Amino acid sequence: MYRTLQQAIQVRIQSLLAEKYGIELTNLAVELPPKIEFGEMALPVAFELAKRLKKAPRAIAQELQSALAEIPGVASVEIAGAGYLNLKLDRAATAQRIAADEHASVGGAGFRLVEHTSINPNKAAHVGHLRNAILGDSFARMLKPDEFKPGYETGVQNYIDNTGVQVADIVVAVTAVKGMTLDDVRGWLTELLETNTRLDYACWDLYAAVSQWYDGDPVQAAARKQLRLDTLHKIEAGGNDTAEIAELISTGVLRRHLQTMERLGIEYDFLPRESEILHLHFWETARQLMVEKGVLYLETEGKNKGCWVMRRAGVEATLDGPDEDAKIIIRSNGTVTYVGKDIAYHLWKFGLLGKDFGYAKFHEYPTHTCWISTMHGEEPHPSFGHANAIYNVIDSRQDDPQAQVKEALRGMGYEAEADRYTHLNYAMVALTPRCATELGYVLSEEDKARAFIEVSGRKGFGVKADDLIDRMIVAARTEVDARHPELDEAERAEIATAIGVGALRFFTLRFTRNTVIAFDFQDALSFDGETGPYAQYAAVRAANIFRKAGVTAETALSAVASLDLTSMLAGEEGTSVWEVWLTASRLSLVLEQAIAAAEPAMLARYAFQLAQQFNNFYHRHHILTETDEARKTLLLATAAVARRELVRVLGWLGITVPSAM
RNA sequence: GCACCCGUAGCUCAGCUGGAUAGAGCGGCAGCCUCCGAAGCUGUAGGUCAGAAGUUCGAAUCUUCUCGGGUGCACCA
Repeated sequence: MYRTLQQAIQVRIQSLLAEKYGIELTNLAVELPPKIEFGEMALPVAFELAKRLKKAPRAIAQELQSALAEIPGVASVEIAGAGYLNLKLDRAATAQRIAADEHASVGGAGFRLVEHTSINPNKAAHVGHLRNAILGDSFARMLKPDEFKPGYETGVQNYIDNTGVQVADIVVAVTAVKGMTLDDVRGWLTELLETNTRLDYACWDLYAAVSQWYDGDPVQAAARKQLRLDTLHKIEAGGNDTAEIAELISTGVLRRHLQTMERLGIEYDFLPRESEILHLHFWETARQLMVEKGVLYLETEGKNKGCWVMRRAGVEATLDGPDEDAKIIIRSNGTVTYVGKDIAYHLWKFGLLGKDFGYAKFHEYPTHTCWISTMHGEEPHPSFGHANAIYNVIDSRQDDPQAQVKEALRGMGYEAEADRYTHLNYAMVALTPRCATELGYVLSEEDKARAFIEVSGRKGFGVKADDLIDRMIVAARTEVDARHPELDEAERAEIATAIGVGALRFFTLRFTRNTVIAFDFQDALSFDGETGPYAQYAAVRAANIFRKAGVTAETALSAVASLDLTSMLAGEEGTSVWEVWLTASRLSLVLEQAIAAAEPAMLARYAFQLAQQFNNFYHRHHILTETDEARKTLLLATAAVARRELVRVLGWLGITVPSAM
């Protein structure tokens, strides 16, 4: 609703400026004043115009004042400070529109493809992967159509590098280190299933072990590295026992990853695999296109002689001599690099490759199917390679290769696609020295002094996702058991899960993307203050009021339509109620900003603010004992509005509100 | 060496595309459960926004430099 009024004011001011001064301002700030006494909207526009009009800001503000006061919904306009235009809204009318759920529409045309998680299927997921998946899942929820917004048609995919070196490493671990054959591996996997042992956990240790093994014997080092390479090539080629082992293990680990993520409410629509990108020859098609468009060329001299290269992103082309800084796409031995394959893959995403995967059903979620890429798929099937905009949730350490892929699109003339290519990057998750010590790692004095320590799959150093989720839920369960002994086992478990998952997701999302998270159990397991449970608790309290009052939130909201709210929202007392409405009304504005910035943290912050606002209100105004019927109706509606928007924001963050806490 | 990111209260972080007296949470101190659930609320202390110069009506925010921390820069994926 705030956004709706803001838009109306922007439109009015712009036409006013055009007719009065013949000026066009595209970026017109309408801000939230620092204090409610200044009103609900502040316009610094007079400062902006002062120089261009060669007039004092206050004089300009005075000229605009009266016209602004005529806008429906605006109660008064005051000039403050050196020339701020402060608007006060018609609280009663605005509240009634909010109660009726009038709000700006968020959404648009075009298919959006969000890619996240993308964990190498060779070991268990850890905290770093959780940040990726939670960010991506939350962002997809922000985009998708739901009861609040038309949104955008959105597909969620999880890219699986099932033919990479990391999978090769695990195959080496199983075959060379453990000496297993294909049949042994089959038996091993069956045994793990029957004993309910997590395959990804077993691989976690194997991966650390094989990393040690490569360098363990100086005499054997070269041979072992060669074995690794040979294994990789057999996996890429397919149709042999080694590839079959890779397929069995990587698919098994992938299924584990899906289970882990499903615990957090994270689901996927499609799992494109590297093996199909290879076998369907995406790259060969892309190479032809790149050569035709002139972005890929054969270097004939210099250090890259014999390679096919392209200009590096952000670097001007050299006029004479070889471009020594160029990015190698095809090596002199004719094989393609990772970036080359990634370019092919991204041409597919935008529907520019002229090829598609085969699709097969892989996993059934309660409400939809998750598909996986195959050579020859089932019919009918959905298709994902026709995106208008893409969002790649990938660690900031991949900034350069991502920029290179985007540069390739630009070089091929796909400017519009490059503009709608968002690398949704984020800083890594590390561990605090304290947390590392707690996990049993011995740190050097130098490491102890660091702010954080990087996790390492190769060293087997890190916090596994399932372990963390387990601990979060156990911690929540302890509290729930103490507070609600009267509830049955199943309900307590359900509540503890909602709280544990909510705490974890919120903890991950409250940091903005470019902040390095130094993970610590003590911080993550906190349920007080700026946390998920704090926001959930506010929503639960609001729900309790309706249960005890014997009315529904819906009737409370529709009842305010026939009330005269003017005096009840005025004065200091009224303002403390009105502030809840004002904060609630900013929902669509905040969502819009969070989508534009691709920053779910903005929603997490907002959820906390709204919960805080509600808790303040809850303590100050006693709803159930209110004797004035009209006032009671307003207070109930206030709780209803706060809860409604709280449930919505939390929903976009993938956090559910439990039945009790 | 080059590129990018970061430096804000004791700690962890916000600060919305330059706006009003820089805000939260945690921790500290002092309070609030015969009152809709205290996973809550109230009050209080705590800042040279790393440092310097510049741009302008106005800078934590933009530019340049310095210091400190991080990441990336393979004929790896």
